[in-house]
Amino acid sequence: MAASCEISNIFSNYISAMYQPEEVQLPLDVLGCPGEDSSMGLSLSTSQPLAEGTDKPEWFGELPYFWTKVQVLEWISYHVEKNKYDASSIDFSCCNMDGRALCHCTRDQMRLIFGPLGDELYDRLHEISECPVSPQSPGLAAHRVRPRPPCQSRVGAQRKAHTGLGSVLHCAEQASLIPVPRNPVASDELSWIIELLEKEDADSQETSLDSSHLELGNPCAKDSLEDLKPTNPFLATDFTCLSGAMSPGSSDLSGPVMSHSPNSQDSGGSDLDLDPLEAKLFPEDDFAGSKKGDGKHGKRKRGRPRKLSKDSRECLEGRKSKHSPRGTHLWEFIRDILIHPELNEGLMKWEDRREGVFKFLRSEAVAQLWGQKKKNSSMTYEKLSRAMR
DNA sequence: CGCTTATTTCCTGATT
DNA sequence: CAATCAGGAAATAAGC
Repeated sequence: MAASCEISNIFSNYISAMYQPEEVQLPLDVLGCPGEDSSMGLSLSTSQPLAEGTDKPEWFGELPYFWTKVQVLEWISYHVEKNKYDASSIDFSCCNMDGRALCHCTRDQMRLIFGPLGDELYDRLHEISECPVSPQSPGLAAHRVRPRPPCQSRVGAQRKAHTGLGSVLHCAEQASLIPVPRNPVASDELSWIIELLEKEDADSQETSLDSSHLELGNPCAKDSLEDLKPTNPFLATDFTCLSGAMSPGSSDLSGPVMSHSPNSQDSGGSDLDLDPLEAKLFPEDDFAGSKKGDGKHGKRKRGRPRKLSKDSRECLEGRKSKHSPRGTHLWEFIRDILIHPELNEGLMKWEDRREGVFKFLRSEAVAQLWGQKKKNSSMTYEKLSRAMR
């Protein structure tokens, strides 16, 4: 459907626009690494670029020579931002190189590619090369957040209702280099998701909640997994690190990432399988809690007030205790889900990473997760999709 | 405190 | 005709 494509476009544009000022504009081709480095995609950054200071980018502890293309791009992006350099003058078509190639660049070549920033990059590169593992970041390895998501250049969504209905949300976001979420804020989403997933995982093992809802067997999920895992050397650690290092509270990612089912209707189907899932994913805490109005009395819930219904009334009672911290944006939520398919377990998957097309395998579940995250029990895919658009 | 941003919600119209 | 889908517009919390 043409319309659905719009969603993606809007979504992508929105994202790119958001980071336009400081982000580097990369051609899709550069960003979307063909097959191999699935990690290629740059993740959408959250609020702050690289936190200047404490948080070190993931490439930090790695020898430049071994950087992947993604890491190279991140590194470039990092310096672009750090130097407030106008990335528009960089010839990114020449940046599609891995660390090895980068290390072979001469100062002149760097200048050619990066302009005035070339010298800086050249110097930094060689500094790092000489002192591979930064002394200041002993724990870096553990910290690397390795989301090399695909989503960086375009985000698209393809939804397929359980009903078999399918539409594609295609995002034609102009490629824009988006800093990787190595900062705490971004990580929040992940940690949140990870937490939920872990919970779910644990539960499912106990309850033997048939992983059906997780759809691990789902080819799609598999795809994503294979897509990222293998190529991403950090993944294993990353997750651990993420869940450990990231601010826990900030993001509670619930398990299944997104599934796409447009409306609640479509959710009808998902709901069914969702409930149990949710229950597992968001056991006692969030889900249940959010269900009946979380926190925040006094303050109104975000958005246009809903027509009151018995349910809503109940729900509204104790809703929303805290406002969602900055960084918990919808696009980040989606990004994180896509970035870590192995965690979303069948909620969403990339259809065509390069094109920025992704599919909601279980839209309603995703919406529920989003709602949980935002402490809005009434979230539906319909609303989620609207927000995306 | 006003403005902006990012949703959230409702509603309508088009398409399937 | 019903279901699905997309977009407009209003409303609001949160951030600046």
